[in-house]
Amino acid sequence: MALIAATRYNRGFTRFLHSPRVEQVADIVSVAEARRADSVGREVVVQGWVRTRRDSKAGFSFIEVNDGSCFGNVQIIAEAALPNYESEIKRLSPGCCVGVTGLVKASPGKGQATEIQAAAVVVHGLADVESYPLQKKGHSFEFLRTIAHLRPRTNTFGAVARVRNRACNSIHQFFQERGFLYVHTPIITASDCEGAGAMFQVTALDLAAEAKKAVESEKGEKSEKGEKSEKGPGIDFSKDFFNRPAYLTVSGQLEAETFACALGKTYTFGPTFRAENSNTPRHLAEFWMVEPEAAFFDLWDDMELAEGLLKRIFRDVLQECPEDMQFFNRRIDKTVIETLEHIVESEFLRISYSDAIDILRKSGQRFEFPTAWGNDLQVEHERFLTETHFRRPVILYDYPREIKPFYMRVNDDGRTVRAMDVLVPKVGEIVGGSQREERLDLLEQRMREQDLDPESYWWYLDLRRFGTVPHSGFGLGLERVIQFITGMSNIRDVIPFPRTPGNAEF
RNA sequence: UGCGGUGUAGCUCAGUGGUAGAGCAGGCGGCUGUUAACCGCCGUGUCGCAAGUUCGAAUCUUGCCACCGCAGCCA
Repeated sequence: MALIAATRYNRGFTRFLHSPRVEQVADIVSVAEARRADSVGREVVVQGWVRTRRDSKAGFSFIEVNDGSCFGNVQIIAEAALPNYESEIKRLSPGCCVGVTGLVKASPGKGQATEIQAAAVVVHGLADVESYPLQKKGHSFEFLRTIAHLRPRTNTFGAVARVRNRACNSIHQFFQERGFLYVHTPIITASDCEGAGAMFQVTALDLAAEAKKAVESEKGEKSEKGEKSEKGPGIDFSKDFFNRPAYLTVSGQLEAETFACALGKTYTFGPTFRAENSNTPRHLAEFWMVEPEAAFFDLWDDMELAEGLLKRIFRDVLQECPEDMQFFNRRIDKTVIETLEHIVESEFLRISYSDAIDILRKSGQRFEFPTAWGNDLQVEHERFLTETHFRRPVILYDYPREIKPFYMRVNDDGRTVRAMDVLVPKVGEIVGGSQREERLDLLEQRMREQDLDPESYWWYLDLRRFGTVPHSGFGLGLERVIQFITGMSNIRDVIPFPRTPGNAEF
């Protein structure tokens, strides 16, 4: 293995072959591996990007290299005797890319277990120190958003990326271990009425040409009638790619239900799009959502599933990303580790919407919005419950039917539906779910209540028409989970390339 | 989208009617098994854009743009 690795490396970078000092076989290892004390004595190659360089006039330089494999850097000792010391090594600055061959030694300095005594340093790419935007100092997140292509090279964004990766891994493991089937629901949907907010329209039509046509025909009408026509000619979407208007999905739920009503336990995990003009630290136009949907699950099973999933993610991240979490706890939010540890060990509180209203009314707290039964809870109410009153995640359930979508199951009281929201401190709603209405007549009635045409949901209603089944599901916003874990206050900083109104540069 | 705030050097910010400032980054020198190294010296500008008030505007007024925060929509 070692031999293969070194050979491959040499073939890739011919300059190495000409270096007489690099004849010994070296393993290509990650910075994470090179930093481990048990690597002392190994001849290795590490490859990554320079974070900082410090020179000692005693005749050598310290170079800190990071490759994203872990939070920490590996310290390279580069002696002045290296052939490219003056020409290249002394020009290394943050952002430069290097490959280093050398011996891992125990570090005499504080702050790291090991360091690499360089036998050769190959410079793959310099980064001009005058024009490279990242400096050896803290940058504001606002500034880093303007250089989203470079921000993965910072401590914070590297840590976010690793935590996000770990969380996604946990999500799949959690469901797979419980026998849930991973279903890919469509990104493009032709149903013009999913009902979860404004949608992005998808078209293969040449809109510029359509607009021109529209203007011309309007002119024609004008000259004929001598006045502007009230109604433009519009666009004929029956001539569009799908022979009808199409959109980017706002939820995979309805499609996931079709698989749950055949295969039992399912989940989807993919991007979701909302064209809402939302400008907040917890909204994105493109975000990732996990949506389990399970047959024979009632609302209580659904809550248990959501709680179990969240706890599993938190536990795994604490265990598998300790360096990253310590960083977040030190520099971003001094309570994140304690909060997550506490949550993993405690039960999520479950209270009904009606009881929550009672608590809010009796709290003596002044709210901007009234807390009357039937009103939706405002952010200030949710924050009071999770941050002030209970100080932990709360699952609210049985909401008034008027404020929830048609597909939620109506309770026997007739005035509430089997909805549940998981609320967490700071981030707010992190999960929204429900037991679905499995009774055909009631579902149709609910559609009409909300001015939806049952005809256009014919395939969804077929699930109730043929072998209907009690079932439940929820949606979990991945970015909000990452926000909660890391303490990052803006959702734009927990997704690699945030899409928000007016922002899609990268 | 509504309300509020901010916009000054590469970055972070001070400057509230009278010639544009600091720290960091950068350059030069010194020191050092260093670790956001340290010490000394040096340079840095359409003061977001446009109009207006004024003898004079970074500073006051109006409009626009961008960003941030709060709220709504939600995950």
